[in-house]
Amino acid sequence: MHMTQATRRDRAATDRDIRRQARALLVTDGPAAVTLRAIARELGITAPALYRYYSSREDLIEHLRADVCADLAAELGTDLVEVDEADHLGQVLAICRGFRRWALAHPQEFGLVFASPSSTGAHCPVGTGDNPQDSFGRIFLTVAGRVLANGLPVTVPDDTVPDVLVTDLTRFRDELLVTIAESGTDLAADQLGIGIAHAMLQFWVRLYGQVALEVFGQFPFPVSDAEPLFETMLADLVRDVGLG
Amino acid sequence: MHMTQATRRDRAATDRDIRRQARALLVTDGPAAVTLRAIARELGITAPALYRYYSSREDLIEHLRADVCADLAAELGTDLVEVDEADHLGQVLAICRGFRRWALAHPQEFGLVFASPSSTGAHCPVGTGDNPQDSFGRIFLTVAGRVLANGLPVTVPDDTVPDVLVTDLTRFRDELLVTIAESGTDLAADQLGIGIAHAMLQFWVRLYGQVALEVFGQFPFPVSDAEPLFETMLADLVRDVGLG
DNA sequence: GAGGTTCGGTTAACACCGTTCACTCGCTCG
DNA sequence: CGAGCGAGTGAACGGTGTTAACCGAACCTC
Repeated sequence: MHMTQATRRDRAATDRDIRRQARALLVTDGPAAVTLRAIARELGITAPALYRYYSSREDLIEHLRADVCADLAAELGTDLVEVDEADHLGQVLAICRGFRRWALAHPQEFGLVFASPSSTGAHCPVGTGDNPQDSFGRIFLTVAGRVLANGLPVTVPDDTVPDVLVTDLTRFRDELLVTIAESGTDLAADQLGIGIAHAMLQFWVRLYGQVALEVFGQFPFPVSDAEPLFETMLADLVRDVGLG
Repeated sequence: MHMTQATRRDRAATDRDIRRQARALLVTDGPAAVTLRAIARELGITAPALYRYYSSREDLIEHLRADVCADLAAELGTDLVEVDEADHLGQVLAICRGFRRWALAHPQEFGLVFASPSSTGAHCPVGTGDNPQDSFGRIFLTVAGRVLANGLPVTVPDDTVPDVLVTDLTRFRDELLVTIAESGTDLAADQLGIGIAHAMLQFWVRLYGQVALEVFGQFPFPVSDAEPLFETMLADLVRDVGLG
């Protein structure tokens, strides 16, 4: 019985080793280098043994994506605790800057998770727990929930969003409420209007665009130092969304 | 002599065939399927023969990127001629919608050109002609030049952009002027201020972010119809930049 | 304790990949 | 005509994902 637990623990340990090695190969040599044989070689076993843990290379990559998301969420979480609980604007800025810093420090992982056409993020529902990037989305939305909960100075009239978006944005709002409730923060439903959901969407679009452009080097001109560019964008964004 | 021309023409023809087949494999089965052996197989030759045309697979992919950019530029160009010459706002909207339409219709190519960490877009100077994505950037900036040239209603005070950005933005402005001049449009240098360059940058960030998020399915909630989402973003963008 | 089962691991093999090398063979040119 | 050139070939090397058969030790049951 306890021997069974020991072997089970062993299995989980080698599983962790597999993913750790895969991760190391990803960060050092890019996604193309994360190969089953290389992982096995580094672990002192043979490639087919990995099929006892993952049904295919793509399956392993999928789990790797989830690991990457979890790490990003953890890093953002540590960034967050260093900010004063009441400083909502500071929390938002910490998340945005942390996201950029992480993306620049881990461009391969960023490309894998946030710029992969094969990602299933669009199709499967958020919040059910089986979404690879859910752990990231949760912390992102949780912070938003905290900011929203404490009577923030964000005032967005709901009637400025077009009618065609209300159904989707309402669903988004509902998911937000669930996520925020799960994170422990209490938030009255009427404090999170459709307009705020719309603003959060715009926030994500501009943050993602700026970070992805910087990571992929797709700015339309050579940038000597991208950090001021990001900071001014962030300042504009915070102002435009009404967090000034 | 004329026989030499004939063989030269032959070589160019098979070169086109190679890239056409590579392109076909890319659009149907993704970037991983564009393999030298598959291309050769489809062309009825053997893989090593391709080395008479490209020094490596990566070299071929690079040229493929350029082809994709040229195609995108051509498609945007045809979109553009259908818009009234004097309708500057309509031209801008046509480019943005055309970019989105192309990205959604060619997600693999989009990922290859605009979301590849190995892209050299950041390091090599724009406008020298050897940049793979220059053909796209040129048409994008040319349209901007046309809009700017005809005394557009865009009014952005230059003193709103932070000091840390002026050197980079000035270089961007100068490149813009060169590109616009090359495209035939005449534009007084003082009509293109730093503030407008900054606005164009923000334009690109938000357009790219929206399109990339849609292509990669990375919106934070399931979207039933992304087109209204894009259109409202575009409307906001045009308004924020002062083109309303 | 003996026997069957489970399961992590191995070896061998298949099909495919990029790439190199030596080699044809037809065309061009002097 | 002969030399040269250059596109294309075939074989080969090392690498890949994946499958199949097998092995051996740990486990459960009797």
